[in-house]
Amino acid sequence: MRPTGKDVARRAGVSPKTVSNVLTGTAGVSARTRTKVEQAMKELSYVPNHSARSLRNGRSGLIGLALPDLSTPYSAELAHHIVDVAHERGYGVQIEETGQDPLREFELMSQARTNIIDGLILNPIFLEKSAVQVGVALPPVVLLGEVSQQLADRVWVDGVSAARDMTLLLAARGHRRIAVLGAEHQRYVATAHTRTEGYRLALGELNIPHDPSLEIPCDVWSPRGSAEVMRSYLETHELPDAIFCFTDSMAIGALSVLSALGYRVPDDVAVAGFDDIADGEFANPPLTTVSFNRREMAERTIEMLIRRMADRHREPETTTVGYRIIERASTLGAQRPARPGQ
Amino acid sequence: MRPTGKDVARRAGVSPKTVSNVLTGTAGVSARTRTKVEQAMKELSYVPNHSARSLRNGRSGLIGLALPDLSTPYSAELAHHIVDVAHERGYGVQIEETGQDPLREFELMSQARTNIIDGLILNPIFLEKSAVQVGVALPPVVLLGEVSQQLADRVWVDGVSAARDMTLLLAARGHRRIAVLGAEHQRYVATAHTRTEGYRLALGELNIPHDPSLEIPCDVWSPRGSAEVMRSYLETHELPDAIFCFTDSMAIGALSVLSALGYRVPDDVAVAGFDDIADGEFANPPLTTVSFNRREMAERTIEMLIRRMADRHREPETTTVGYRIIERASTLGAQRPARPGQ
DNA sequence: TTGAAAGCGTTACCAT
DNA sequence: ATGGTAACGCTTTCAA
Repeated sequence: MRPTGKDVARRAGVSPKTVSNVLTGTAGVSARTRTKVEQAMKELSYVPNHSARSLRNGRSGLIGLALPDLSTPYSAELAHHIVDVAHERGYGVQIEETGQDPLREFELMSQARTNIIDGLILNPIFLEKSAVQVGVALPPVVLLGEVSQQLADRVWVDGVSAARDMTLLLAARGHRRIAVLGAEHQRYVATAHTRTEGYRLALGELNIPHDPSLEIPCDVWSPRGSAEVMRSYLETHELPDAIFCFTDSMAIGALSVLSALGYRVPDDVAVAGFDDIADGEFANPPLTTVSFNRREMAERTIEMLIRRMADRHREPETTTVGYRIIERASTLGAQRPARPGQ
Repeated sequence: MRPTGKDVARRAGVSPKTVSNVLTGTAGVSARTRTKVEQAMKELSYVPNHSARSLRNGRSGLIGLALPDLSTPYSAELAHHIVDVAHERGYGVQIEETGQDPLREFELMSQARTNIIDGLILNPIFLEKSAVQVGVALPPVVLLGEVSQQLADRVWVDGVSAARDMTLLLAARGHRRIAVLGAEHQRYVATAHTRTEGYRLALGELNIPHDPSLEIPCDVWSPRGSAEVMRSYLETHELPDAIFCFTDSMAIGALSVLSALGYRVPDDVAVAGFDDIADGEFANPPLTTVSFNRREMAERTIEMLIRRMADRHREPETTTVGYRIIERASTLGAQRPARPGQ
């Protein structure tokens, strides 16, 4: 049987309350008593019972992290930093996956998990159906990503602005027929929406006529999903000058197909991504992308959640994490002049 | 204030015990009572208090998953499946990261986390210093990966055999000067040890003389770490016929450097990996690798852990997950004849 | 089938 | 500075 605080108290010749005081540091404890108690703890290799503690003070010390799919590099890198920062702040992290399931997002937002986790970090995919829209009482939650709502705290990268910048960059490299992969389509996906908006904004500024056939939708934002879409797209469409993929994962899939079909990047077509996942730098060719500091994002998120847990009635806030474009070989090196007459 | 079981009982006109019975299904409850109670629960949107439950029955319903680095594709994919299978079995997953830190591995193995988690899945990197070696009382734990010990349950892929097979395959493609990247070196790293062993085994069978300069150590098993090592290696060594990287991540780094230096894969040099991470298929060229079923690994692991949690005194077991080699373009296509005279 | 009471291990309140 | 007592919300005896 594992020793309890009572056992420690008995051995140290004090009351259970004193043991608790030593542990929590709430009330003052004399140096002698403290030493005695700590000695006893060590001898019994005492570990406080987490459940009892949680029950008593109403906090579990755990936060939930809900991501669409942990196995994607972007989510994995984010989770890595969230876990790290949370630990620094004394919190454990319980992982949840929402898949592509709006219902699951909703469940998590409902109070159901209360008392397992003290707060939730949620990276939703769908907006309309998402629980964020519903006027239910929220648990302490911070939303991650391009969700446009004002009901909950949020940390995001300005996808409109970043997509606009990337499009302008590709244009500056001489490209006119700039395609986007992952474009807005039927189902409302926040990330697709904002980035498509930024893309269109840039085209407008550049006076490049809008060509719907260059907005390529992609249901599954993975290398495989992207590869399938690109392969069939290229069977029926002319090769664009540049392909701006809304995630690096999609860009990697696109690079794979382009290479398999014998196209050279960036000579025949430029490719850019978004997210700056670790593998992008080691793609072949290395990938131009929108980069932002994942660690900073994690820190801001955890800090915001801790503030929210402390006061559930604060006004919702939005934190914007900065970005910068990193240009690598996938758009560089074969700078073609702007085609005359277009 | 959140409603308790007592509140539900009052509203339904029954005792708290009956509410508990409805919830757990331990004792029989008449259909009418059950309906009444469930109605009351719904009206109050009652959610059982997890801490109280854990305190009472001594189980938290959480298992810990400790990985070296969640942001690597291999770990991320594994975590994805573990989380998924654990949920199916009714468990939540708390993530821990051990970094490259043997001490952290030890801490986790100590009883410290008891009562937060019911059991632990640990993917250790170091063997000698790892807590597994110490004769301390273990929490319910399943070790993941190529750790050679008999003190705890374990799920692994036979790295010796797989590395041997891959080496034989490369030889069958006509390669003689087969290098390995990630070779055993100074610090004892279990995965490096077993795979190097399999490699040497194959060379022995093939009567290929052992050339230490073809065993390339690599401290950081990431694309970046591998790229750095390969770059400096190639400055002072002749290009091998084939490079067998002990992980796909390292292979991706190697491909990147080889391509940057103007070498063609597989024409100038064949490259193979290990793990079959998702991006390997979309690498340029697609990567030959050792594949194994991650989902199956997760299932075996969770099942083993559940058994261990049920009976802490069972004899430790080892489960071996099968593998198969998937040959893709990085070793295929430019099949050179065995060089005469070697 | 249901109810009453006890107790899981901890901490808060109130004394001393 | 320290100790006693009660309470957190649940489940498990034991009785009815």
